[in-house]
Formats: sequence, structure tokens, C-alpha cells
Amino acid sequence: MKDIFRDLNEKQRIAVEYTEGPSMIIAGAGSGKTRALTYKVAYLLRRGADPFNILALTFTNKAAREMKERIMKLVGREARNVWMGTFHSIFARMLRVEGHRLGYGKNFSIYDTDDSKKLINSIIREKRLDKKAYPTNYVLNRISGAKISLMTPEDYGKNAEILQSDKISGKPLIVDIFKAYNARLKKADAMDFDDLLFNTYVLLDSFPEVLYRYQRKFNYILVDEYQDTNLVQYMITKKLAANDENITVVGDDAQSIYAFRGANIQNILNFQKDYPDTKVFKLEQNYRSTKTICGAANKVIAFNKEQILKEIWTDNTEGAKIRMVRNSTDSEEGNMVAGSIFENMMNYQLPNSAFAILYRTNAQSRSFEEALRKRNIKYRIYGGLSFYKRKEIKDLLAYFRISINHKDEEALNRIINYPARGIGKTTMERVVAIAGKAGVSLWEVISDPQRYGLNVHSGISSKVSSFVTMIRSFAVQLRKKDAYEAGKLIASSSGILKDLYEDKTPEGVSRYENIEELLNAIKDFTKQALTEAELSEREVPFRTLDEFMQDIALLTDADEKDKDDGNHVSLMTIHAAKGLEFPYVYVVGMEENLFPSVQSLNSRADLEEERRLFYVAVTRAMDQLTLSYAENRYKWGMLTPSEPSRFLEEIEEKYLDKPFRAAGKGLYAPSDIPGKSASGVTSTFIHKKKLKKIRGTYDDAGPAGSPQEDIQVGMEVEHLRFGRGKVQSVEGYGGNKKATVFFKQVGQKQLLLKFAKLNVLK
DNA sequence: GGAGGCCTCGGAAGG
DNA sequence: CGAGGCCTCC
Repeated sequence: MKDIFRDLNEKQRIAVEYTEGPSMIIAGAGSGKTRALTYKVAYLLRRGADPFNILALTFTNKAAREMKERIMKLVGREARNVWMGTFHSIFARMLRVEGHRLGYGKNFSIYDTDDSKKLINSIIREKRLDKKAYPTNYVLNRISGAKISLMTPEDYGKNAEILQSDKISGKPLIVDIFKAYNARLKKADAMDFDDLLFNTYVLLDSFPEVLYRYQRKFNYILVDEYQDTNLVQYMITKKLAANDENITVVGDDAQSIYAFRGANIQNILNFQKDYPDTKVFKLEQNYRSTKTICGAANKVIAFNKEQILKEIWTDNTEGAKIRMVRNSTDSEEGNMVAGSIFENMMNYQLPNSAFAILYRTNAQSRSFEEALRKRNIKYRIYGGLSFYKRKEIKDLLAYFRISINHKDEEALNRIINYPARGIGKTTMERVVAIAGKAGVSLWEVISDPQRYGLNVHSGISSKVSSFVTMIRSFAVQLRKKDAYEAGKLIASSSGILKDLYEDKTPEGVSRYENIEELLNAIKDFTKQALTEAELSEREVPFRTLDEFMQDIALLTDADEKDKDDGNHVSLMTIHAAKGLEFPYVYVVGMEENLFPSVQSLNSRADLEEERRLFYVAVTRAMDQLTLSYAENRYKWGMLTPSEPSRFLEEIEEKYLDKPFRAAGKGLYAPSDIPGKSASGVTSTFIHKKKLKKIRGTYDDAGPAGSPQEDIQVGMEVEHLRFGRGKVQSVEGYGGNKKATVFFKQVGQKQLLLKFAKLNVLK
């Protein structure tokens, strides 16, 4: 048990050891929040807790997966039985078992945001409402907000305040759309993302025996990123923990950046009121960043009024000053950043993965893409169109969905006439109308058209019936074949493969390849061996397609594995960067009306959230932070002038490389950057451990590097990127000391020892 | 029923 | 600028 604690500092250790009763770990940026959480679970397991009795909730699949892997490394394979996952996936799992009490089938569908929007649009159309008056996103946000606040459509309709505000905004009928929307979901045996939470709450609230069972089951509850929880998440965890109150929440109010989607910062601020016995632990030692970056970040966040007081500090070195760079246009900004990355890479022998470019909006990525491509620097853009959002993928998945759950209306609408089979808009409008009147699902109508008096030409009626027959045959095959065989059969029998195969345009070819890729993923899934325990409790001795669908229904882009070795410059929004760290960080587009965004300028709360976002951006940097802005930027095709962001002035002068707004010109102009003395970067002190942590590809064999002075001719050394080699000669003194090394893989290289961290092997 | 032209409008994003 | 919705025309 000792060895677990060896990796923790005193404060972390005390927090981890405190297992009985409510506790809150307020963890500053880079202070080892994830570490505390993973070690606490590991510690519980070591002390004999049953993994099945531990519930650990996260916001992203990635966080859950990484934590699980780390715990498995600490205590072994049993850790995979911990109930660790996202709120949505854990609750979906519970609802598959218990949902029948609320009238859902075991194979209920999960509607993603696109499905929800389409459904809302069709309801607006059917109700003959004005689309302009009822924008889809607005309506969906209202509905989602209601569900997050645990309101049914009936509650919504009784709430005078809400009705009044809908009336004032000229949308008095949202309540009707909400009612219809929920009814349609139910009829389709489907839940949207919010329902997964809402229904879990209802389940625990209305069925005491179920609540009791899960309270007994989950002896220990841990919640990650607690500052991001919304009301329903808060209520569920409170209910589940009510029995023995062994609840640990981890978070940092300074990094709460999701209020816009319902996160309630009060949940963390009020935790101590909910559980008066709460033990509070503060982790403030930062292991990630230099003193400069920590100091600057503290100053920035201090401009906010609402916060739990805390300051991060670090034992790391002072480090390089923060650079601020003015550019005349956004494309110049792109070139400046790419040039600076290139130069740092060359000077200090850094991998691409040491660099990140962070921006406020996805639309900003273009100038950086172009500049990086010009220099042949590998990069990856996070966010944007994900694999599972592509049309062809959604089409095939819709076939899977409707084969599993015939009532799934959005899946049906999507594919009933794709590939084209002559069942058009008119026919479907009739089906929808009849189904609505009879109060049954669309499937019910098309599978028994006579009974419901579906009045169409005999030609069309035979097309409909052969579609129904096809889906039914898929359903039969689902039970006989494993996931891969069934998936392959559906892909070809549905006509999707043929349709895409015939399209020889580059896009068509790529769509075909995407389908192949999906089938490969299913193959991988199918190949995973089943344990004896699993085999004993299932009907068929192989993994099935509906299991695959449950596995991926809640997956998103962020879960996609890197296709390369992970050695790329990362481009992403600041939101997406939360939880990540990079040696070199460029926060770009630091301009008024962009960051902070226009929409945030109206209220103090919004501006403070924006500042927390800036705090998150600053604290992603380990070694060097560069802030940049452009005086002119293309916005929607127009070159628009812009002012530097107010946040730039919140960085204390003493942390800056050159004064911001000093008399005359302070900031770097881009021409100052590449080339000249590496812009005063004193040292890079990239810790090997950290680099390895970033992507896990730069494994170093030996222990921490030896002092550079000791490098001698004849030594066997290892370089992060070039691998093993032998020192041929050494020349120069002090900071200019150079070594010529022959590497087995890449041949002879001259290295400036100040920058190239070499491990001495022999 | 699908292709192509015109118009509109634009935040961030997990599941 | 570019994506997506809508209308028109074949």
C-alpha cells in the first residue's frame, strides 16, 4: 500500500486517505486532480472495497477511460469492474435494466442532438408554426434547460414565470412543442441525452426499492469536474449518496466554463451546505507550469469576484517570460505561430506534440492550418466534423438502429428512402399523419398499412412492404449473427455499400472507405473475447450488434484515436483543451469581441466565465506561453479591424517579455519573432516525464537525464526523438557545448547540449 | 425526386 | 467565406 502513496504529495495523500464521509477536493490547475481521484479509487480497492461497489462519474469518455487505465496499472485488472464512466453512459446502463418501470424497452434508442433537432423541426412543421419565430436551436435549448431542471412539459406549462418569458420573446407555444416532442420520443422508444439523466432521476425518485438497491450497491461515489454538474446530475448524485454519504467531489471553480450548457457553479460552492460534515482539501501545488505562468494565471483569475479563494504555486523554475505578439492580419498571425513553432522545434529538437494552438472559436483554425501545411508540420484539428457525425456513417447506423428498435422514428425517416426506393415525401407525410391520429409509431403504420388505412398506390404499397420485410429480416439476423456479420449483411443488403461504391467521385470513395472503417471497428468489437462470467449470463456466445450500438451511442469525436503516432501540433478550442497540457502553448485571436466574445459583454457573470476560460488557456502551458492578436481579421469574408483583448492587460507586466502598451511600441511585431535569439527563451526544461505523458510515444529507457556537462566521447546516449546513439565528439563550452552523435536510426546529428536532453545509457 | 441556384446567417460543446 | 435551408425547374 505504501507504493501508492509514494507518488503523492502530502496534501494529495491526506485527501486520498480520507475515505469515509463527504469530501471535496478543490484542485487548482495542474495540481494533480486526476491523480488524486485515480489514486483514491486505487486506494479503496487496495483496502478491499469491491470494484462493483464504487461509482466514479466523469464528463467525458476520454477522462473515464484514462482514469480506468491508470487505476488498472496501479491495482490490476479487477479495476475494470469499477462503475466508472460518464454520467450518461452509467445512467444509460442503469436504464437498460430498470427502464421498463418507466415504460421503455431494453433496447431503447438514444437520440443524438441531430435527431432531436430533426424531430423538433418536424413538430414545428406539423403544427404549422413559423420557423422564424421558433428557431430549432432556441427551442431545443429551452427544452433541454427544462429537463436539466427536472421539469416535465406539465411543470413547464404550470410555471408562470417561464410561460411569461416565452410569451415576451414571442414564442408562447414552446410548451406545446415540448409536450409533442416528449410524446414522440416515448412513442419511438427513444431517449435524448437529457432524458438519460432526467429518467434516472425519476426512476430513483419514484421507485424507492430501486433507489435503495443502488444506494446499497454504491458504497463509494466519486465525481470528477464537479464544477460542471447541472441540477439533475447534482440531484442524482445526492440521492445515490444519501445513505452513507461517502461522496468525494473533485473540481476547480476557477475552471468552470460550461455555464452556458447548464452547469451550475453553485453546486460546488454549496457542497459544504449540503453535507455539513464535509472535509475540504485544497490542492494548490502546480506540477505543470513555470512560476511565470502560475503567477500570471493567479493574477488573471483574481479579477473575478465569485470564487473559492485559492492560489496555485509551484516548485518549478521561473521559466521563460510570456510573449505577446501583435500581427496585422489573421494570416500573418498564422505565419507567425507556424514560424515560431518551426523554430522552436529546430532549436530545441522538440516533437510536434509539444505545441498547441488554442483559439476561442473553431472558425479561427484556417490560417494556422495553411501556415502549418506550408511548412510541412503535422497537425491535427480537434473538434469539427466527427466520424460518427458523417452522413454515410449515420445512415448505416440508422439501419442498425431501426433493426434493433423498429419504433425509432428518426432512424426510419433517415433511411426509408435511402438508397432511393420510391417511398417519397408524400407517402411519409401520410404515414406521419395517420400515426399521429392513431397514436401509434410510424413502424406500426407501415407494417400494417391496411389496418390503418394507408391509402397509396399498389406500387408504393409493395415498396413499403418490401422495406418492412427487409428490416424484419435484419432483426432476425441480429439474433443469429455476431455484430460484424450482422453489420456487414445490413451494409450490403440495404444497398448502402452498392450506392457508395458506384459513386466514383473522391467524396464518394472516401464515404465508401468510411463505411469500411466502421465495419472494421465492428470487427474489432466482435473480436474482443468474452469472459466466462459474461458467457454465463448471455443468450448467445458472441457479441451482437445491439451491444455494439450501446457501446458507441454515447461516443463522440473526442474519443477518436489518433491515426498517426500522436506526434502532431494540436489545434483546438480552449474548451476542448481543458484538462490537457502542452510545453508550448499559443493562445491566438486575443481580441475584443472575439475573446472575450461579443455575447459575453452584457453581464458580469458571462464575462467572468470568459475570464475563467482565459485562465484555463493560460494554465495549459507548461513551459512557454505566447498570446497573440491580429489588428485585422477576416470575419465572414470581410476584413474587420479589431482591438487587443482586455485580458491582455490583465497579465502583469513583470511576467511579460516586453511591455504591453509601453511608450511607443512594446509588443513584438512578427518580424521580431523567428530568427532572433529565439526571442529570449532562456531554457526549455521540458521534463521528460511530462513529454512522455503528453502522448506516450517518447518512451525513455533510462532514469532522469544526467547533467549535460558529463557527456563524453564514446558514451551511449538516448535522445527523445532520435533514439539511441553514440557520442562521436564534443566541442565548445558552457551554453555552447555541442556534441556530434551518431544515431542508429537517423544517422549523425549535431546537438546543442543546452537544448537536446540526452540520457546517458552507458 | 433530385440537382442546382439563391438567400440567410454565423458561440463554445459534453453525452 | 461557407454551410444549410428553401425554392424552382427539369
